Amino acid sequence: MKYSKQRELIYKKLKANPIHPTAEEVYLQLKPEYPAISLATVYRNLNKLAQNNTIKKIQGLDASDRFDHNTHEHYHFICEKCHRVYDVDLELLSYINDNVSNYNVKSFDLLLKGICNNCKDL
Amino acid sequence: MKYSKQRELIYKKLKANPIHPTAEEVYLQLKPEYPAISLATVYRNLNKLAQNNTIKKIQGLDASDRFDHNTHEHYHFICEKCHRVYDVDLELLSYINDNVSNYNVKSFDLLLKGICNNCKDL
DNA sequence: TATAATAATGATAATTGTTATTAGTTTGGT
DNA sequence: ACCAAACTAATAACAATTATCATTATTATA
Repeated sequence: MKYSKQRELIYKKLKANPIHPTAEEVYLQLKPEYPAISLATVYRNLNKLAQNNTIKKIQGLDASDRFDHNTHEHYHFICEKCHRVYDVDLELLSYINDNVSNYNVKSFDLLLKGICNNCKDL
Repeated sequence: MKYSKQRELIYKKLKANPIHPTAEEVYLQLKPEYPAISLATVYRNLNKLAQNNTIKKIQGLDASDRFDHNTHEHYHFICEKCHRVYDVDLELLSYINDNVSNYNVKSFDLLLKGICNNCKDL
């Protein structure tokens, strides 16, 4: 994989970002400091980094794919009101390995939904 | 919810179908015996039945939403080659309840990916 | 250092999956 | 039978993503 300034900026932006942004959110945040950047480039590079396991792609939480620089084992909770995404620390890998034997599981994800504490009293 | 012939047919088709079809697959299977049916009607009714908990909507496995008439606890494994979807029996509910305390989890899903036995030698 | 090969880019068109709209039809309670 | 509500088919609209393409940047090699 060749170096590109754009990819470096995209990755840095993601690392600085705890909100598990969508490609478009990364794009919009990058635009002010690098106005020439293209949305397609952001999509391309986030997906490429995810293939590399440099970052993680979160699919199925809501309509858009989201990205996470944190590749350690953890899962995500999305608030159905405010759509904020939170990290959930949970050990599932061994549980899945021990209990799913009849399939050759290469990857899996756990997606949690509900109402977050910020929203519960609104 | 008022009765409609179309919804009955859609539900019957899903019940007869172990492959966790997408809305479009249900539509295509229904078309020959009910040519007037519309794709939008299939979407509408599958979503409505899922809201009722009559069926279950599986999101995040691949690009399309899939539907499952089986509402008992189980999860899904998708083959990354043939895109077939398999049932995975697993008890996770109590594990999640016991281990995720800081979020008010209303629903969750576990999505598994890999290569199925049919495809592993191809 | 010049050059060639390759992989990246920005801009935008195209595609895909899904939902909304609309005008008209079916249903069930009175 | 009448009426309002819920339904329908068809299709337009929409949002998210990917593909295309001409150009530019990066890397390897002569």
